[in-house]
Amino acid sequence: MNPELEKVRDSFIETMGQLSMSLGLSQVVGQLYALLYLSNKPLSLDDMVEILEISKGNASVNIRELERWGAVRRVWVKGSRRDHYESESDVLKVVLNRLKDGLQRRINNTMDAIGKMSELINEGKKEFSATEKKTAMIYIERLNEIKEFRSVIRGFLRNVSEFIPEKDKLQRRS
Amino acid sequence: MNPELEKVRDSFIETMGQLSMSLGLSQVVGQLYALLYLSNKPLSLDDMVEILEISKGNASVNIRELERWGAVRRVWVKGSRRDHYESESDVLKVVLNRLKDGLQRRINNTMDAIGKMSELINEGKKEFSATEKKTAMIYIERLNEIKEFRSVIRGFLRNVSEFIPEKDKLQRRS
DNA sequence: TTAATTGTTTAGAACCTACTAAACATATTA
DNA sequence: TAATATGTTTAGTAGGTTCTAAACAATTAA
Repeated sequence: MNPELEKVRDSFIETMGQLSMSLGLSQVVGQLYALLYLSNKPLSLDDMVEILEISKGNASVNIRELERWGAVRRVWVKGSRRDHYESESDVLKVVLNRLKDGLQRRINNTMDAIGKMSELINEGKKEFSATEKKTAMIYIERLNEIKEFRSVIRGFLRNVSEFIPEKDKLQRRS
Repeated sequence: MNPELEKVRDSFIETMGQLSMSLGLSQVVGQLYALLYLSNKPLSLDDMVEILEISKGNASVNIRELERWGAVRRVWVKGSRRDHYESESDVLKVVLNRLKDGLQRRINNTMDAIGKMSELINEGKKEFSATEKKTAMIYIERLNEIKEFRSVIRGFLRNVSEFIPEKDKLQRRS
């Protein structure tokens, strides 16, 4: 392969690896995707292992991760016994959905915990001394403030949903 | 302190620490903020060190982090030589701005890299063989697809900006 | 000026994550 | 059936991050 083109390809792989990392995913996930994204034909695990110079196990685990959330598709290649993969075209959608779901889950966890704490305070209330009651009041106030965020966040998530582009607006692949 | 209330406080601190971590920040950052958020008076470093049972160095570094991005404010407490801190009320705004800026920076980095790659291909073009030209074509096509995302992302970020609530809509502190 | 108080920096320890190499499981061919 | 090809799982390791303890710096008090 032409060394100039190889340099470009490797830069792209590097850039996408970094982007992946900065989004809280592993570097290799981004690199694998980048590789498939640039390729005009499906690649096997061994192809990827060779180009990225990583272990087979590493590639295996990370390609399954990509597959699991629909960024990559396993395809059959005539005459080969190996699994081959190609990139899915609407990654943006997939990525945003992932971010959204993640945020949603985190918020839900947080809100559940907050709810439990409110209950706990209300249960203990009766036996509180005057000072303790004052503290409890403040806690309840703060917890309620957080609860109010829930609707705000909900609005935000709706916003994100609306933003996620339709598949057919981003056509790909010759 | 009442053990029930202490339990609630510690749950809150734990929850916020986890939320912080899941947003890519350090656990202690979230815990420190949570502590100040619940407190009805400013706290000193040593107060926080004692409650969270962490080292002074750790607290120092992380409280400065919080201060640096405006989630926490250093306040003067009469008769004490120590620095005291209290939580800023519009954290949601601060957090969303941070997320936005972070995304923006990442996208810019990515786009810069993509631009450089396009140039590199165009420079080398002349001496490419037929096969290499075909590969180069594909690369250029893919890079352009990515470039198109820029405007989409820009739209999204505008969306986020609009979403960020005004300070006075979320009043706090008695 | 010395001693005490307080916040910051740093060297090393503890911890966690992601990787490799090798063993393993499964399917295919001979 | 044995031999080969392929993907997955796992034990151990390497590298990076974050923490602590202690040294340090700077300020205040005696």
